[in-house]
Amino acid sequence: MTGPTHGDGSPSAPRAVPAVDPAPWPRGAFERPSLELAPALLGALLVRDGPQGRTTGIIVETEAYAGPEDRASHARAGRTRRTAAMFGPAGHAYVYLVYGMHCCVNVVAEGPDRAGAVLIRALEPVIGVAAMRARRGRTEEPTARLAAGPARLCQALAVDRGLDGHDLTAGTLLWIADATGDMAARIAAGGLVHGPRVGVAYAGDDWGSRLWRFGVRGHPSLSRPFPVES
DNA sequence: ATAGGGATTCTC
DNA sequence: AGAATCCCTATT
Repeated sequence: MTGPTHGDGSPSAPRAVPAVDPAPWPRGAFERPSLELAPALLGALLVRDGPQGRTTGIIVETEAYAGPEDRASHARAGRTRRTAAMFGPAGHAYVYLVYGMHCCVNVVAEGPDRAGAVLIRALEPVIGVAAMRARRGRTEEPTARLAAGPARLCQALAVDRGLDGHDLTAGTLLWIADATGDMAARIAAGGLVHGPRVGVAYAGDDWGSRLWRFGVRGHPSLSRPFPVES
């Protein structure tokens, strides 16, 4: 919290560079089909301002979910208490509890009455690595694996259901921003891979086999490998 | 009211 | 390979 020493403001004194918050993506960036938004989120920064300070990571893996017609989506049952955020405006968070113990976070896409969403499945930790490791409670865990999974990243960034429905365009608590040049370039250089969504076999052959999972090729923070490409 | 199961992760 | 663990949804 102590900034650079700058006693008198003389030209030779270290210049205090104001820390600029990463600008949140505007509403319009989310108002498109989840199948487009999912790959577009790769390389973007997920920013979390929590009680233990700021933690951020670069998104390296996502999955697209469509509306009620998508048998793999929670929206398949229509609008319920749990899924209300998905049926709301784009650019909000949909956070849910899975297996009675883990949270996962989605970015709501499309628009009202079009319940598209993108599940954030993995991040490359950038800021607040020590806080992430402390929240994870695994001191031996490699940095690249701290947020390598949809529930792991929620734990690392302290995202829970208190953020369900949060407006990601507000630039508070939780938002999406562009990564800085070298980070974005490194992600872009990796190239993009896609494969079947994880853990949705119950949706049947049609919806369960769609290649709606996207990732940065070969990235060490992927939740798990993608099937080999033919 | 109750049963069935899950967009996961960790340990054995 | 199996447990942990609770809330959601559908059914009785």
